[in-house]
Order: sequence, then structure tokens, then C-alpha cells
Amino acid sequence: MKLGPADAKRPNPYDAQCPTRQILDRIGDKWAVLVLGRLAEGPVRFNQLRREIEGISQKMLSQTLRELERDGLIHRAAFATVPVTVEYSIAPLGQTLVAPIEALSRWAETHMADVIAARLRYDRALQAA
Amino acid sequence: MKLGPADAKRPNPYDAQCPTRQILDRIGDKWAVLVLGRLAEGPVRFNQLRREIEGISQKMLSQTLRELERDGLIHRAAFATVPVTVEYSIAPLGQTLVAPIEALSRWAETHMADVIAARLRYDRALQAA
DNA sequence: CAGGATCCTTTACGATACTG
DNA sequence: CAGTATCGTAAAGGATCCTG
Repeated sequence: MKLGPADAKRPNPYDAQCPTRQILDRIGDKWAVLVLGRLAEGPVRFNQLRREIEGISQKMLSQTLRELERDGLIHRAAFATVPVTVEYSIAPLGQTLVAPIEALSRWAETHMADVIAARLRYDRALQAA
Repeated sequence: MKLGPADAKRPNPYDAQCPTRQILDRIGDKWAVLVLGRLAEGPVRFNQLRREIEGISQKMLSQTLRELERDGLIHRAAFATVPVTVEYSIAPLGQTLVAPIEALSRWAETHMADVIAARLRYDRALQAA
């Protein structure tokens, strides 16, 4: 994106069609990141995934998987067993997204203490007023 | 975070309190990223910001600014002029967050074409069925 | 100018029930 | 097993009006 003011020459982040915005929307999706993270470790089946990602509803899981697959970030393989078996795995494209996400994770781990301290200061200042 | 399965030894991303999740939530916030990006360019006042970030409502802008300030990512300076003047600027902590966000932006710009192609394939495959 | 308070609509999401 | 469909609630967000 190059963070900056609107500029006709480069993608305008204010535009819903801006690539960065679309990716940010995906990253911002709690479940999408968790699913991608799990699949980065290796292929998993639907219900196994559901068990491992505690708290996700089956609706959100299937919805998240469909969107990730549609974007080419993960791959879905169905086997005609009885009952049917479906295995999800990370796609090459999705693999390339893992590093930037991890960069953000490292920022979070490195600076979270500062953020929390800032919040305490802010809340205390409010209290005083 | 280190994307991976739940593991008692490292922060559990499924936990709402996980630092990574909290940061991801913030980054996922459309307006927060845009505001931070604009402030990275230099200090701006409220209504100027509102004009530059096309499409943001005053409610969302003030709400976003408050959260960013609370997290220590930006700074708010009020001047007792008449009428009052308030200038927002990026804080040192916020500055350190710019790079990881830009990494994500670069990923988006680099791979968006692939994502769009994947979507077309996916949608066409559905159509065929 | 820089917001707070209110209302109202839209969306997200969980829970539940059903199917190939 | 791996989902889809439906429903109801809760939360997000825009529009509008008001104020120091």
C-alpha cells in the first residue's frame, strides 16, 4: 500500500477494491488467520480443524474455509470414501502470506506490554478527570 | 504468534487476550489502518483527517482515534484556541507498527492478481456445476 | 472546530435442525 | 463426516442533531 494520503497514482486504500484493503479485511478476520495458521502446520480434516480451533462454530468454519479456498490461499481435497473425507491444506499462495502475518505477530509480542501500559495510563487519566 | 496449533507454552491465538489477536483485531479495523497511515505522513487535525479519509463517518473517526490513542499508537494534542484546535500525530509506538503493515501491503500488491485469478477460477468452477 | 448522544438499519454470528 | 439452510439475537456502523 505505502501508507499515505489518497493519491491517484497508487492504489487508494479508501477504495473498497484496493488490494491492501481486501487483504487487510481477510487478515482482520479472526478465524481466517487461525485457520491459515493451523493449515500452515499441515493438512487437516474438517472436524479435526473444528476441534482444534476452540470456539469456532461450524458455520464460521465452513464459511472461512470457503473464502480462503476461493482466494486460492488453501486447498480442499475431497475423497469419495464413506462417509466422505475432506482434507484441507495450505496452498503455495497461502504459504507466502504466512511470513507477513508472523511479522505482525512478532510486533504484537514485542510491543504488547507497551500497548497495555498505554491503556492503563489512558484509563487512569480518564478516571482522574 | 508463531502460527500453529494450540500450545500451552506459547500465547494461544484462540484466546481473546492473546496479544496477536488483539493486534490483528486492530489491524483488521479498516479505519484504524487508514488513520494510522495518514498520521504516519504527518500531524493532522480532526476535520482535515475526516476530509482526507473519504467515506469515514465522524462517529467512526472519533472512535478510531480514541482507540488508537488509548493504545499509545497515536498522540492527541488539544490547543485552547477559539474554537478549539486538536492535532493528531503518530506516536513512536505507532511508528514501529508501520513497517509490518507495509509488509502486508506489499504482499497484497504482489499477490492480489493471483488472488483475483483464484476467485475467477473458483466462481467459474461453481458455475459449471 | 472537535466531538458526544441518539436512533435506526445493516451485518455478523451462534444455535439448531437437516442432508448426501 | 462434512457440510447447508434457517432463524433470532447482538453488535457494528451510518445519519442526524446537539454542544463547549
